[in-house]
Amino acid sequence: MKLSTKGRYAVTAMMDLAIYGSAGPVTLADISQCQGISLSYLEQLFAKLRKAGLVEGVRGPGGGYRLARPANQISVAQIITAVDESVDMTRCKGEANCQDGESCLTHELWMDLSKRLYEFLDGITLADFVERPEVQEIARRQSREALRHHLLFGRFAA
Amino acid sequence: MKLSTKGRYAVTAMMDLAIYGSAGPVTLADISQCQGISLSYLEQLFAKLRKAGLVEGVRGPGGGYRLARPANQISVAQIITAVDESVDMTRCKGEANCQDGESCLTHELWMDLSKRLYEFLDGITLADFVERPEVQEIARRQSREALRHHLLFGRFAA
DNA sequence: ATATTCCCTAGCATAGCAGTCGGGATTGGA
DNA sequence: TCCAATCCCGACTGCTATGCTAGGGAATAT
Repeated sequence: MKLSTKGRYAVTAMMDLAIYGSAGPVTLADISQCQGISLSYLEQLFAKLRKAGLVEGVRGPGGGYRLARPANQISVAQIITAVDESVDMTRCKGEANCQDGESCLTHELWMDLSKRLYEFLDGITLADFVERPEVQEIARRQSREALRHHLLFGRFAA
Repeated sequence: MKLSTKGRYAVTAMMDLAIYGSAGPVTLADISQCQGISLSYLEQLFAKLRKAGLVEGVRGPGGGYRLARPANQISVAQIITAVDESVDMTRCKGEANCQDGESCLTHELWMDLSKRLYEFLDGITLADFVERPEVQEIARRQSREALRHHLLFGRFAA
């Protein structure tokens, strides 16, 4: 497990999907503009998120991305590992017999720590963020505006 | 906050200090050999750890590094932030007024998440690892060997 | 049809990682 | 007093991953 700015990009983008996704798919162009991330870079990140089964894309006008599962079934740990593929384990793993044939104890301890960290991040889902009152407030405002936008442009006008 | 292999090196090295440090300072050469990390690279890491006040060096023969504080007062978060200095905040921070003048909500949420993560890692101290029975066992064996080593080389022979 | 969106591949500049080298300064022990 | 073991410091280097650009597809609402 690794945690860098790349993971942050993915997590914040997924938060966007979770928050604003109630009114239909969210385009990468929107996220790009809002978060200041390059569009093509976002596309590459979302390719990984899609391969990991976390999002699904909707093509064509009015398309975008939406969560592949309910927000309470997508954890932060899943997002980070999907994007930050890093299984570069310790080098001194079995064969190195430092300390009189005993394999390095600290590696065991590190494995334990990283496991704990993963479990912690796996316990935090996107829903934990979306369900907050202030987020709900903004999301409602956003969807009202989205609806007005649709009406202005005749999206729903039969 | 960031978490990469660099931070892992630092944390595992600090574990070594906490475990084997009871019998005097631990040399970087030992850690280097045990963990398979380059000596000079370790020196650079420990320079940062020392500047952060987490360890103190003892020069001369028989020297090495020891923890600057008791192990239960050194958290994993402190070690990682000491070594992984990364305060590269979000780019769209106040001035970007996406979504109708409202600053990006997801940044707030990310800040909250990283704060939670820090608090989690700050709650885990080196002592949590040292105090385990199996670690205690090995540490005792190690110190017996260290003592024998001292006697063999006449360290304590008046 | 056409514009909009996702999708894919290739390349590219830069920064940071991990390491090397070469030298100090300090200090315990012979 | 000298030597060897340590910590300390700075500069340099190859390599990888990051973040980004460019350029093209394929699907699909209108």
